[in-house]
Amino acid sequence: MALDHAILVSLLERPGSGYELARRFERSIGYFWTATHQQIYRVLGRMVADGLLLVREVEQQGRPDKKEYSVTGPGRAALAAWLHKPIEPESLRHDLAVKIRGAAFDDPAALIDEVERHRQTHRDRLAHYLAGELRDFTGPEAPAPQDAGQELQHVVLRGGIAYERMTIAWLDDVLATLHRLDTAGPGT
Amino acid sequence: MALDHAILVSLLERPGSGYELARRFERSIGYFWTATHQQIYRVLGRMVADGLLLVREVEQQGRPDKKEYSVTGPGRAALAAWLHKPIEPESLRHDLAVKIRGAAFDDPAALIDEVERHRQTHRDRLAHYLAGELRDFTGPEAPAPQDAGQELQHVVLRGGIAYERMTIAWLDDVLATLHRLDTAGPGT
DNA sequence: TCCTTCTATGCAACTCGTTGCATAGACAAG
DNA sequence: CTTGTCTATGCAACGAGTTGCATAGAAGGA
Repeated sequence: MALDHAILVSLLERPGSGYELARRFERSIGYFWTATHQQIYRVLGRMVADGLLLVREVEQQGRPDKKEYSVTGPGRAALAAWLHKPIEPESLRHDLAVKIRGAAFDDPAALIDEVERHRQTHRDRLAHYLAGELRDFTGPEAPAPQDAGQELQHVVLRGGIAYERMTIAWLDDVLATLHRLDTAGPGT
Repeated sequence: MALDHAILVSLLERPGSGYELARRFERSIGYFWTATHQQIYRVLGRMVADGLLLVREVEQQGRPDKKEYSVTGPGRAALAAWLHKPIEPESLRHDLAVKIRGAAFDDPAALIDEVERHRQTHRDRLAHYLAGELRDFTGPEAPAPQDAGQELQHVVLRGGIAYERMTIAWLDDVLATLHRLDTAGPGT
């Protein structure tokens, strides 16, 4: 049900269409939650049926019409209820860690390229986050009088930055370990 | 399909029953992959049907009989094939981050207890990982001549430790932000 | 004119994962 | 001898999420 709440938060921050939501889930919200457009459209339909959202047809020039969604009173109440209900701390799901342990039963050196590719992806994400932070929060162009919403968006972004930095450092550790095992000889 | 591979790795490290696997998924493997026993039993059944695993009935004293699973040649080959195929870097799924952004539309101070509870969970996990590291890798009782499998298990554990440390530091940041918003006044 | 790209929405089928329930052997405590 | 706990396995139903496919308006380029 967490996608519902992510959609409520995103639409409270700014109403928008399913397509726009899907793009936000590739950007800011996507730092900590992902969803495909199919998933989003289906959930939007259900939430409208449940009275949590309102739809409005919007005609556009130069592009197809869209449906703009916004949060209703009951939608806001549903979000508030969820906010006050404790949730379980997350558990990790990390494919790459499974691969690393699995490498013991194959050639560890064969994983080096894969790990380097992942590290590059995380470097790219970090650069993207840092650019966003400069643009929206810490740069000279950033809006000065930060309200609560901005402060909270910023602290979540700092979490994303910390996560990417930690991951890059760990992947460096992994690479060093794989190189060490490689030069030490596969027969060890 | 990643649960399949996590099971293959775990069974290569040591054959065992569905019940034992379920407990490993609460411990070492569970650092980076979770699964319920129902999920595990279902996948085990499918993997046996596909010829990736072998079952063996084992009689036990003092407890019910069990089925011990081990990896076949095709199972090992399936794991090797997966290891050589690139995978997409993970995307985060973090409920708590959604809550933090959502707090802008509710009372941010009401989240403080929840965040502190999460921080405590992560502190506990960190302590658990550190104890495991001391026991299995860095302590005086740890086996000295580390083979590749041990090195790889250790680097994955170091990843878990780094993740928990990063998360605790971030939650401290979140708490400081929530306190700041609280004393600055909710009307800002 | 056709092809591609971007915006925009959606169905159908499938797999993955969770929740609730059920069974059963062995042992220990009351 | 009943109750509770731990070991051990499993079904049924549901919800969450992915993949593939399909449609369509608008713009720009070959």
